[in-house]
Amino acid sequence: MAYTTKQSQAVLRCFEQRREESLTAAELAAELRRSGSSVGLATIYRHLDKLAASGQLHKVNTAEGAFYHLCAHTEDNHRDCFLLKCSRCGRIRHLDCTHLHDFYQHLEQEHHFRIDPRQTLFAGVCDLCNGEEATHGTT
Amino acid sequence: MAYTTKQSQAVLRCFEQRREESLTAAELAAELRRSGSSVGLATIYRHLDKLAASGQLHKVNTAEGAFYHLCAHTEDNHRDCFLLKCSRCGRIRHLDCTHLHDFYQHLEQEHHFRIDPRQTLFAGVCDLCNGEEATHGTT
DNA sequence: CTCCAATTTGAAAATGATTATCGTTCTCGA
DNA sequence: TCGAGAACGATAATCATTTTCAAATTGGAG
Repeated sequence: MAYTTKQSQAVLRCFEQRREESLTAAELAAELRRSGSSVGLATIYRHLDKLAASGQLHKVNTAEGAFYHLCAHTEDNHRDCFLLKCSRCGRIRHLDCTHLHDFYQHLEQEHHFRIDPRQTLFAGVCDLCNGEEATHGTT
Repeated sequence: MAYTTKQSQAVLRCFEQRREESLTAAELAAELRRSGSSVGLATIYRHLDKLAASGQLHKVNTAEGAFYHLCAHTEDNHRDCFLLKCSRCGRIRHLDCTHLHDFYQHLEQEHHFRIDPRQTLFAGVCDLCNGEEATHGTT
């Protein structure tokens, strides 16, 4: 029913090579082109959605477009995994810690809001970009 | 230098009437049309950006477009204000509490990531949509 | 191995939010 | 009242994503 094609293999291979690193559809297209196995954008989007639907990839929607990445965490234990998005360089970083368990529980019990940690993005400025800012500030 | 026009007044008035409620540009356009003071979309975007730049409005970028709202919190004390976004109904809700101070401090000191609470959206399902879901699940 | 129906592909058009363009209109101080 | 600067709004442009549809590919049956 679901055919295996060289395009579908190329897409998945690309993610397996980079583990948790997040990619946009355009970046993936560029990467595939670079590696000689060019795939049309429409096809890329189709595979990304299929992989996300099957749970093999995580899709995170942002104002700058969607990011896709492999993630070992399942829906259940994903409360230990946070996504940090740098508004300066645009990159998404993964962070593991249990710091927010209490807060999420508080939100759910007191405010009846059930968090989806996989769609929650902490926005801010990452260490690298923070350092650059300091440099710029000097006369 | 900055002229006062009936359009700029209408836009700001719309937000003042709804306090912290978030609006998209399209919703604002519809609201203004309804109230008889129709304003072109281009002009609406111009005023929204101007108001956001001057700090009178907060602009939150999401995958579904930008939301704008009045918010009493300044950049400094905004760590006490959270934005919850329901992935079901799309609405953004404000929540005041100091629960995350520690986490933000941890992120900054241990992981050198400086959070911007005004751009951070906690995604999930709000109480109302949660209730509806329960109804749907029944045979 | 060949055939063929079902599936996949990709170029191009459609979509939706936002921004840029550019004459026209408005505002307000001289 | 005048006029320069500012604001307006219809329209075109942009950008990520989705849809369309004819052509190419896949894999099971014969």
